[in-house]
Amino acid sequence: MRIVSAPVRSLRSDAARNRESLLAAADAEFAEHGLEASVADIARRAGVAKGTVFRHFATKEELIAAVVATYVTTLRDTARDLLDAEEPGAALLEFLTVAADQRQQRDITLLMTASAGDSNVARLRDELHAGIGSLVDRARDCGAVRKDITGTDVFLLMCAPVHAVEYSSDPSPDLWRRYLAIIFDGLRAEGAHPLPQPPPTWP
Amino acid sequence: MRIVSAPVRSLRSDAARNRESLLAAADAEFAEHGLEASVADIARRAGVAKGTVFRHFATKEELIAAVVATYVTTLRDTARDLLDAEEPGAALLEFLTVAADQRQQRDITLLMTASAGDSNVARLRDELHAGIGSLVDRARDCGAVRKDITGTDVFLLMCAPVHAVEYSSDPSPDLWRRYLAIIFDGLRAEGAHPLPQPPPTWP
Amino acid sequence: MRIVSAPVRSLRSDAARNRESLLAAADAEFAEHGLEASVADIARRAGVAKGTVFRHFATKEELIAAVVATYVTTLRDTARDLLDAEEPGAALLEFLTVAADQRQQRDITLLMTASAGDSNVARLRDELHAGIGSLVDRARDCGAVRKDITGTDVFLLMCAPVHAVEYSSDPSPDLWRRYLAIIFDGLRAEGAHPLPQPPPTWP
Amino acid sequence: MRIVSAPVRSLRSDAARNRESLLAAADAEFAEHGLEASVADIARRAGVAKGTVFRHFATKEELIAAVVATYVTTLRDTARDLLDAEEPGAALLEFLTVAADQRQQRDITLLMTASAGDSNVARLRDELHAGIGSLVDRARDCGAVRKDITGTDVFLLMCAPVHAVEYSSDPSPDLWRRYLAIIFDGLRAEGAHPLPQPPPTWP
DNA sequence: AATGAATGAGGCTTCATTCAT
DNA sequence: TATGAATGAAGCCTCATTCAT
Repeated sequence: MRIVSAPVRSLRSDAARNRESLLAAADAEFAEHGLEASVADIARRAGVAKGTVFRHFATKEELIAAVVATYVTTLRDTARDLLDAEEPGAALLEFLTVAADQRQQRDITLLMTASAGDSNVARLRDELHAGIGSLVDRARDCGAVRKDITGTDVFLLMCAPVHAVEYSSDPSPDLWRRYLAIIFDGLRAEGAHPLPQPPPTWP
Repeated sequence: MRIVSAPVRSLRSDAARNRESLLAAADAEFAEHGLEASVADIARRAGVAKGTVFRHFATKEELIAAVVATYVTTLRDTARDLLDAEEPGAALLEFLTVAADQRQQRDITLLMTASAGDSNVARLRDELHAGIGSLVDRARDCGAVRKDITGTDVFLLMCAPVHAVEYSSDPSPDLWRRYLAIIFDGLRAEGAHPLPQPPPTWP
Repeated sequence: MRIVSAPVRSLRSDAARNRESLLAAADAEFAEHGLEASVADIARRAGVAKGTVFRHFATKEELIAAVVATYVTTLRDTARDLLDAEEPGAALLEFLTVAADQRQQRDITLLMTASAGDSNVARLRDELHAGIGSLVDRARDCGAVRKDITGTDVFLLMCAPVHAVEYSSDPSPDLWRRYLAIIFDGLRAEGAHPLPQPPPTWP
Repeated sequence: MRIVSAPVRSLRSDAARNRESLLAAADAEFAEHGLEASVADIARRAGVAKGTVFRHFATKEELIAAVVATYVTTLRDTARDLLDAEEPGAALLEFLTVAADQRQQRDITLLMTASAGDSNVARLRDELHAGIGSLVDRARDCGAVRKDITGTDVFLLMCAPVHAVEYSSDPSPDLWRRYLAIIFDGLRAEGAHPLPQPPPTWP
């Protein structure tokens, strides 16, 4: 067994480092300027030439999808990990907290909408949806949330706390926790009023 | 009164009609394509030349702000009207229903963010905020909503039901009512848990 | 009848002048650099901004097709005019002379290939083909060209004299006449040998 | 003879094989996409990395010239071989047939124009020109072609049959033989009309 | 006051070429 | 020597805005 493998890896690690830089830069630029962030600015921020962006991501769309994929992957993994938690209600709240915290730093709604057509993102989103569904099922079974709530409901409400805060011009960094608490109170069994519409179906 | 005034008036009414056409066209185009809707398309839809857009609105930003202003004005008036309602709790729910219904048809979050710097929009928003504050005060006073909720909270949560629905790929037209009901349940006094963060201050 | 029509026309004449400048500039640039001539260079040569090119021609392809159309139109008209000539053989030779002379100044083979998909160019080409067909029919009927020649043959050979000259590095300006004469000798009835392949059909 | 030579040799033969692969790939790509064929596609088709292309050919121009050289070399050799043929007229026709057949498969006009400045191609072209000159001299001496024709004339007309066919949208594979026959009839002594221009001089 | 032609900056993407490994 | 990642110039096209008519 020789150390020859080291240089081979280093070649790739250069490219991998650039890829990471690009994802980070894209993440930051999209956070600051939305989808209109230019590829040129992303490249500059990543410290690479414009052409390098397209070596890693064939189109801007693909770059957006790659950024989104990192977020959705993290969320999916979080949901899966929490399936082993002892208290289903606390697990669901924890998931929503992590989800909002992540999104607090970056509003990925736009990005997610833009990459709806990406098959990888679609798969990850389905997996995330499934994970949330399981969390909700467990929480519902033990009475931690109201009976008439589905995983899809929670999936759709996941980002609400952050969106609420976005309307504020200069919010305190943890303000979203306030709105998560309010919305979670709305999900609880106690004091629940009948809902006027049936839950949506997952496509 | 001279005859000259006749053509002047007709010109003015022409201009006024153009302005209305432009606002309607801009509203529709922004609804379909978001902020990227082009001035050229808006002009075409309004049936006027591109140059005419800029005679009425010096920049695209100003046009966006004008569209936003129509929405915020309507909401402000709705809030004010509901101050005379007999049941404060029902009045607040009605306001949130109207707000969500209006936004259901047009996602103006983007527009609103884009026109945050417009002084007219800022004024209208402040007035809307004040109206919501009064609605909430009345509802809180009679126990229809929890004690620890402020008008600013409701202002920020106002759009949450619509945003939740936006994540859905093919929502039923009234799905937002489901999420408004859930969130409103979270605002009720009944079954409220303590909130982890203090309410935000209005700038 | 008022002179009001004058200013209206002048508006258009400004645009029309730009359109003509653009066609001339494009013609020249394509002649010098082939299809790789850049839109920016064409705009510069025409003395207009880049954006103006796209106001007149939505895509570069459309511009190419417009240039080609001017040539094909001229040729079609030439063919039609010569249908009234007294001597069919001389008329056909005259047509080929005009065709080669026009192409001597600009090699439009590439352009024509590039704009094969343009419907206007296709129509003009069909009309040109029909005109050449009539010229050839008349010439054949009076024995000026060999019996086994069709209009499509002449259409395809039309550019051969110019192409031959293009291989020469520094040809005299009228050298193409030499090759037209040789090829036309090949089209004559006198001394014709049987042809190994049937004539092509027009699509 | 040392063992070291083995890897060295194998490296060389590898390089030679790569060179051949590249020429074949370039030939095919240029045939399919013209001069715009990308170096990346050529490398991929040859099964080597992009960098390897530039190890063998310093620039894309050089690669084009190398492809052209293979064609011109073949033609030159064909011309030289046919100098020993018994029937000068048939030999000239055979040469033109081979030339057109070769070009039928690949349109190298563009390539040839692009590599006009390459000294190797220039030398080969001169040798080809000389060979054609000898073929024409012999044919002229025995009356197989008209008196006023030179080798340069035939050199320039060599590609005409193929070019004629290129205008056709869907030609039969042997259509060029028809136009070669017509043009060759124009080169014959019988029925020749005086030519309006003197023959070109070879640079 | 309206028109629509012109402007030109800026966006995404391609590609020949260079260079570190 | 081969690789393929990186470069950056250049290309086509869009669009908010200006201006002559």
